[in-house]
Amino acid sequence: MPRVSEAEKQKSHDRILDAASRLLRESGAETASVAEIMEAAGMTHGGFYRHFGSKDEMVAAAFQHTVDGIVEAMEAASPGEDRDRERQSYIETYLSADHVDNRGKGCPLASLATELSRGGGMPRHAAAETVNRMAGLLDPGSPENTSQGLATMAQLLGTIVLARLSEDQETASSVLESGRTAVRTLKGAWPTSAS
Amino acid sequence: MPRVSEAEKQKSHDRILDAASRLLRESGAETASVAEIMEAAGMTHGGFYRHFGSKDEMVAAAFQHTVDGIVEAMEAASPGEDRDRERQSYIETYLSADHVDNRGKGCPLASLATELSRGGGMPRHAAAETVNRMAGLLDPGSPENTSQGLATMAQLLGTIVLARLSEDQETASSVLESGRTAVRTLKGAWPTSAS
DNA sequence: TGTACATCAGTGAACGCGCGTTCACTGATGTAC
DNA sequence: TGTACATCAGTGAACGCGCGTTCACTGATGTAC
Repeated sequence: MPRVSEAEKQKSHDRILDAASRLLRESGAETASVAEIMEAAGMTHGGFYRHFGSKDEMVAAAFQHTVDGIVEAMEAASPGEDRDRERQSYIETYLSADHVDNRGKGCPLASLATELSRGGGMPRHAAAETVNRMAGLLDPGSPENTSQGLATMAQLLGTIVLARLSEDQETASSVLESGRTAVRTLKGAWPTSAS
Repeated sequence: MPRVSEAEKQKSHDRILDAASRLLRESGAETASVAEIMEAAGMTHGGFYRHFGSKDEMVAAAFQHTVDGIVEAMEAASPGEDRDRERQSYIETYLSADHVDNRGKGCPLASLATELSRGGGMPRHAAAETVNRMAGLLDPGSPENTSQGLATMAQLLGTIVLARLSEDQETASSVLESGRTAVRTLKGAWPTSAS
């Protein structure tokens, strides 16, 4: 059957990234296998190395791909009221039962931060950069001091991680509700214009 | 050389749990291998199944062992001022650079929650129970409503996860500092005596 | 525009490796008398 | 208190398995003339 055109190769590449994006978040970077991801992308595992030099390289690329997709809307909104609205909407979606139930479509840091922080190289670096990027977007103040953004991100991530550990939906709801209260509280705790 | 006395077996058992407690937190439950843990406990891998029915069973037991050790001091303190002091001390230690650097001695939820929540069975159940237990200890109010305890735990856990992702110590310090401010803020946000 | 040929995306078998688990074996421990 | 014997904690080789990665191969694509 092969070879395939350049345009087809690009489509394959995107399908691999999309499949990886979902499966990495669902199963974790170590548990999700190259063969599993390639199958989900509609191919066999052998072709993988025409697209990536190693599994690690793909993990980093897929993580970045995921973050770019999520952050797009918020970065497109101009700072000010538009950005505030996007931020609020992001937080509401983040602290939802849907997010708890659907790891594969959710926050890549909530799924992968612990695992990636143990490793090194490209995946870890991509994750570390994402923290700074998200902190800036979540902080209403100047980009020089993102303390409130960092605190908000920690609260969001921690809340989802704990909610996903709940064994019944009622407990998960309590965890989410406590997260909502906390984020609201944090909002008022920092001065709007930093020194 | 074997067989060994009952007292020696108990010592072996404790050494396995201690080694597992550290290695699971350092490397993750999947990455830490049975052979590696047994070697750290001063034995070979073959004897493992005289102590545990499966790796999963040991993960759950080691997790519980770790939690019991951590929670001991706080549960020993009688509710009231003693408990408040213990809680404050726990939070300060939690949000320290030492905790960021030493996964092997740190919070087992910060190291393992994401991974254990993906699985099922005993390890997941042990982790889920720990959330309730810790929320009760971290909440200054009645045990019926641990909303503030849950929010505090999410803040603590999220802060450590993000700090461990930092690639330099300066960023890690900023993350920890934002976490301290956030936890202080949360403390004042809930009414002291619940309805 | 047509032809000859090099390229290379994707296939599927094969590789070495480490994993969790099993098992025959050893010999000190614990027990029955 | 001694003796004979069953038990079983720990050893180390072996198991089947899935992993990431490699490789010979195929044949449509892209290029040179």
